[in-house]
Amino acid sequence: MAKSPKISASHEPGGLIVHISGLLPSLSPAEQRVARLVVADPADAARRTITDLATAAETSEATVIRFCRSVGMDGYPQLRIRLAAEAARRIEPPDARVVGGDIPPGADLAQIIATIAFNDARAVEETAEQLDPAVCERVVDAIAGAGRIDVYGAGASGFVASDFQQKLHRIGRTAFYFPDVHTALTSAALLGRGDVAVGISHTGTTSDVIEVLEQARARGAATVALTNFPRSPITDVADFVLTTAARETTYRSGAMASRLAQLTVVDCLFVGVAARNRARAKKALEATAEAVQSHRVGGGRRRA
Amino acid sequence: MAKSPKISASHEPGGLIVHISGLLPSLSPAEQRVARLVVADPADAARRTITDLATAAETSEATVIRFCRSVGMDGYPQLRIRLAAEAARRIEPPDARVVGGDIPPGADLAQIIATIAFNDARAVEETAEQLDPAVCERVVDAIAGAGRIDVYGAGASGFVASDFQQKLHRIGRTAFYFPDVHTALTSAALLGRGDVAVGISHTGTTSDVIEVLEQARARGAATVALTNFPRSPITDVADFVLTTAARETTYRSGAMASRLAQLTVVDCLFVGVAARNRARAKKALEATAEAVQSHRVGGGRRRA
DNA sequence: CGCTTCGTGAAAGTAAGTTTCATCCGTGGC
DNA sequence: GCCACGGATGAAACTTACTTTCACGAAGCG
Repeated sequence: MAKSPKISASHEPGGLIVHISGLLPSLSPAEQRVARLVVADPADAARRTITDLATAAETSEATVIRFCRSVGMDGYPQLRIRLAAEAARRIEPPDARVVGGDIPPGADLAQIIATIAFNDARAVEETAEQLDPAVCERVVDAIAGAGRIDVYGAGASGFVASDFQQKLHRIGRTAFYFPDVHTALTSAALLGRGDVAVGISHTGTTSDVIEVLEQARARGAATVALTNFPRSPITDVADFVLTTAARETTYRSGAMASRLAQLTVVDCLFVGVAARNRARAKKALEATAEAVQSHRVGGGRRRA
Repeated sequence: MAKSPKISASHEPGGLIVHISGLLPSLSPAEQRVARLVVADPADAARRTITDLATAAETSEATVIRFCRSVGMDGYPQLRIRLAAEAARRIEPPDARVVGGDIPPGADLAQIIATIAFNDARAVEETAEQLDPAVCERVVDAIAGAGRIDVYGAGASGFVASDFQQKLHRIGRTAFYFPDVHTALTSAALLGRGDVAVGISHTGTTSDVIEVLEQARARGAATVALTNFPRSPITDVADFVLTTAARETTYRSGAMASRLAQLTVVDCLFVGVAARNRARAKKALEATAEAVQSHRVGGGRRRA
C-alpha cells in the first residue's frame, strides 16, 4: 500500500488503550472486534496467543496482525508486551499502608509489616534528603585522614556504633567501639588532634555519650554527633552534626526507624571514606571476605 | 537430610525481579548469566526474542527456557509478559541514582548518598512486599509461646541477631545471643521442645550459624532462618524460612542494604510478638525506658 | 577407576506468528 | 444484466520463535 507521508502522532503519547479506542471507528469490522476485546481487558489479551485472540474475536490470525499494524505495532508480540505494560501501569497500588503512624491495636500481621516497612523506608529517604553533603564531606575528610576513630553509642545506638566501627575496620581504618562507658572515657582521654570521635544518640540526650564526646573534644579530637534532633545537647559538644529524620513518636515504633536512618548515614560515611581510596579499600574488603570464606558452605553456589 | 515439611514462601508475591535476584545464587552459571541480564534491564529483556536473549547471555535457547522454569514461569512468552508488566510498574529512578548497583568511581558525596538511600529504601520495601505474613504469623506464634529464644548470627548478621535479642528481652521474652560459636553450640544443646532458635545469615551459607541451628533443631526446638536466598543451605535446617530482598551484588554495597532488610524483618517480628500481649509489652518497655532515664540529660525534654 | 549426576548446547520437533493468495462481496461502469 | 474493480477476509503456505529431546563432557562419589 502506498502510505502517504502523513503528519500525525505516530507515538501514541497517552495510553496505548486510549490510542486504540480512538482508532476504533476507522478499523474494519473484523479488526474492531479484536480492538474491542483488547480495550475491554488488555491484561487478558496480553496473556492470549494470537490464535487464541483471533478465535475469541471470531476472526483469523491474519486479521489480528492487520490490527496490530493498524495501531502502529510491528507485530503481535510487540502488541502483547505493550498491553502487559499498559495493564500493569493502570493498576492502582493497593495502599493499605498506614501512613506515618501508629499500629492500630487490631492490626493483623500484614498491616504491621506494611506499616513498619513504609515508615522505615520513609525514614531512610527523608534522612538522605536532609543530609548535608557538605557536612558529610568534611566528616569523611576527617575520618579518612584520622589517626584513630572512636565510635560511641549506648543502647540501640550502640549497635549502630558497633556496626560503624566494624565497617571502618574492614577497610583498614583504625576504629574502636566500647560497650562500656568507663572504657570509652579512658579511650577518649587518649585521643588527640587528628583523631575523630563519633557520638551516636537518637535523642541526643544520652549523657554517657555526651560526656565521652566532650572528653574527646577537650583532647583535641574532631567530634561528630549523629542524632535525630538538631538542637539536642549532644550537638553542643560536636564539631559536626549529622541528623537523621525519623519521626517516630510512640514507644511501639521504638527506635526502629531511627536505627535504620542511622545506619543509612553510617553507610554513606563508610562509602564516602572507602571512595577516598578505592584500591586500598577494595583490597582490604576482599581480604576480609576471604578470611571468612572457610566458614561458608557450598563455595558460594547454592544447590539447585 | 530428610527434608521435613518446611514453611516458606513458595509464591513470589513481591516483584518478579526481586524473586529472581533471590534465586540467582541457586541457579547454574549459564542461567545466572541470563538472570543477570533480566534483572539488569527487564524492559529490554521483554523486548528480546528467546534466541536474541540466549545470544546476549552467551548460551542456548534451551538454557533460557530452563531459566524460565527455574523462576517459576511456564515458558518464555510468560516471562516476557511478566517482565514487561514489572518494568512498567516500577517508577523509573531519577537518573542520578544508580539503580541496584555500584557507585561509579567519580561520584560525589551527594550522589553516593542518593544511591545508598535509594537502594536501602528499596530493599526495605521489597522485603516487606515479599514477606509472607502467614509464615511470619507462625514464627510470631512460636516466639510468643517459647520458653526461651536463641538468636544466632555471625559477622554483620550478628548485629542484627544481637538487636533482635535485645528487643525481645525488652518486652520480657527470655532471649539470648552469643557472639561466640562455642557458647552458642552449648546453648543450642540445651534447647528443647517449645523453644525457638533463630538463625540469621545473609548468604545462607554461614556454616557456624547452620551448625548451631541444626543442633537446636535436633534438640526439638523450632528453627527459623532469615536469609536473602530462599534456596541456600540454611533453609535445610529451618522449620520456617523468612527471606529478605536485598539485591546488592558488589562488594561495595556490601551487606549494607541486606542488613536494613534484616532489621525490618526483625522489627516486624518484634512488633508482632509485642502485639500478642500489648499490655504486658507496653509495661515492660516503659519500665526499661525508665531505667535508662537517669542517663539522659534534660529529663528527656529537649531545649527549644 | 568406573559410576552417576548435572549442566550444557545441538538438533529435532512443535507451536506461534506472518505472509501470500484466492475468494467473497459489494459497487459502479458499460 | 454483465463485467471489471477493490477492499475485506480467511485458508493455507511459510517463517520464525519456542520447546523438547538427546548426547556429550565435566564434576562429584563410591
